[in-house]
Amino acid sequence: MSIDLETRVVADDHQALKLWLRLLSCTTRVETLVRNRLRGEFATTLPRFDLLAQLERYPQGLSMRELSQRLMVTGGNVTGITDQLEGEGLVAREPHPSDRRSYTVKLTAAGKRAFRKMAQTHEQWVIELFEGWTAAEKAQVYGLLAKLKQSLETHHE
Amino acid sequence: MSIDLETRVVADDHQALKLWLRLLSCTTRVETLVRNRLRGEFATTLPRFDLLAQLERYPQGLSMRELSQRLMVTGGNVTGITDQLEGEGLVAREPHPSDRRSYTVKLTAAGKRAFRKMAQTHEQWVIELFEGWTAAEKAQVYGLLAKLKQSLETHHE
DNA sequence: TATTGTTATACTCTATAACTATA
DNA sequence: TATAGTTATAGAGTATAACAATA
Repeated sequence: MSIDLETRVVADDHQALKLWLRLLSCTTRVETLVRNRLRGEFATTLPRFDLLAQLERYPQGLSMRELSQRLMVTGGNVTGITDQLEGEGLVAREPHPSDRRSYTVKLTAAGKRAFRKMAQTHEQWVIELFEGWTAAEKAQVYGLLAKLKQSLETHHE
Repeated sequence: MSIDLETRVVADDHQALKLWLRLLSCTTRVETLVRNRLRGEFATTLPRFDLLAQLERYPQGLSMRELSQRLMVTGGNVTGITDQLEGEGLVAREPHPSDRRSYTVKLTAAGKRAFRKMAQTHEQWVIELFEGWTAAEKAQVYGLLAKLKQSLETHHE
């Protein structure tokens, strides 16, 4: 009896590790695929795509600091990516009305066009990868990952 | 009618994208946590941990080429990691009996001890992160990810 | 000629820290 | 003194390509 119980616990524990390893390997491989396709089809990178995505979500624009927080990278990196995108005419730094230290970064018209094209293609890639999943399955995993997210907030360090 | 259908399809499509974004963000955050803890508690890195893990799975040892394939990185990287681990006495290159171009890399006794300690702690981290999940939930997501893995093989490029 | 492993090099992504200009 | 942003630099982590030794 106690042996069965113990065996089950050990099996469950390994189940968590196995799940994590598969999660990591699948996610990494999708990410690599997306990075390669972004480079091959749009001559861009994931951090650049992510920055544009944030700006599309916030049409009123974001400060460098807000971008840094939302992208979860430090300020120096945001400066570099923004410099590139501005050089290509996809985003623009506008002076902040009241705080002369700060900028408001916005998508330009060209940036909106370019991003929408990339975003549609990107979404299509993702849709195809999850083709074999039902809506219920997607919704369920989405929900379960919320629990993992919660764990991450408490186990932070 | 046709509008409802269309609406549902669009909603499902966005569902795939939302799922992927959450998958990516959760996985990245767990990975960062693991990397930081490996560095803080064991003064090591994920690629080094992964190489040791492969060697523990194959006690008879692996060639540099096999390590490269299993870790899915190119040969030069394996040379570098192996050099470090050999310098610390955790792995050893043994001459291949018949092919003098090749080595067999094995864990040393110290390497086995060090890895087992790290692996136990690592597994505990993962178990805690998935604490809120039932065995059935873990098993189900593990299974669903197999489908994603399958998609990745066919959509390779 | 092909393969194993090494070396050299470069690129992406990220962090830290010193700096400037405002607040 | 604190904050917004920039610059400079460093360090993972990875890839490519030229190379030596051996098959």
